[in-house]
Amino acid sequence: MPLEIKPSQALRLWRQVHLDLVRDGDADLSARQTAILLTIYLELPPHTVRGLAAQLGVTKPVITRALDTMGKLGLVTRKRDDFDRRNVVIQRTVAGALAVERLADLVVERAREMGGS
Amino acid sequence: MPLEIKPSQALRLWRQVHLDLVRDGDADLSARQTAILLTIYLELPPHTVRGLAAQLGVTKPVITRALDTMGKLGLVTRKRDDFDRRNVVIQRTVAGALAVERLADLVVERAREMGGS
DNA sequence: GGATAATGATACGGGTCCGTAACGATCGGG
DNA sequence: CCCGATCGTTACGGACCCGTATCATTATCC
Repeated sequence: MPLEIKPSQALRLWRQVHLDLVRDGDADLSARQTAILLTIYLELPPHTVRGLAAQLGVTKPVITRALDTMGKLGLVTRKRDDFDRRNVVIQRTVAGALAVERLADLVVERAREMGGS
Repeated sequence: MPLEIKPSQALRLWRQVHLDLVRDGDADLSARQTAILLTIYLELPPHTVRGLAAQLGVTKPVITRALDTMGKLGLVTRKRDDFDRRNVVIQRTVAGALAVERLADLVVERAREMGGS
């Protein structure tokens, strides 16, 4: 069964969650970083710079820079692939998993508060 | 009746919509800009710099800069208040309304594609 | 082994954003 | 009328991000 949601509900949900994210202020990820982070944590490993760049439709430096930033925040880790040492495998972290889980709870909670229309 | 959504659904929806936003590439608004834009288009006017700053929990220059950027994109307009010429009233535009409407449709469409769990 | 290809990282110039602090314009009370 | 309060904007130094181009490292193929 599909998830039914009305346009006005979608907008109010989108606004409220973004308000929460801005007010909590801890992360402040860009749209690209959010897409990268969720791809890493939702899609099956392994993840590489090239693969992520292709999925997002952006250039490789974008991914490298985003991984730098998210690495500083402790949300992901990089590790060279031992089978093909040209590749870098992006790995999940406990902090990253917690952040993703918190985002999910936030969306669920705000959705629950959305009234009828 | 509340809007029921499971954590895994929320995350997949969040990821898919962000992927679409990145791939379309036209806007690429930050979380703050998104919150500002949706507040302007969902909450009752009038909107002022000070009021938006208070709602988002950020400083006034943040709002000024965001309005500069969104003004260049044609998403909002500024106009001095004739009754109190210190105030600036933020107004909606046709392009902004269209962008908001497109975002709503995107969320609705992606939600509809979200499978059971 | 040497040429070729592929991967991720880096340099660069330009743009945006941040928070703090200062500023000009405007209103309002004494 | 003038002084303080309020509004939005701008200046500043620092940080981040973008896309293009280039680089070092590693694998592959003849």
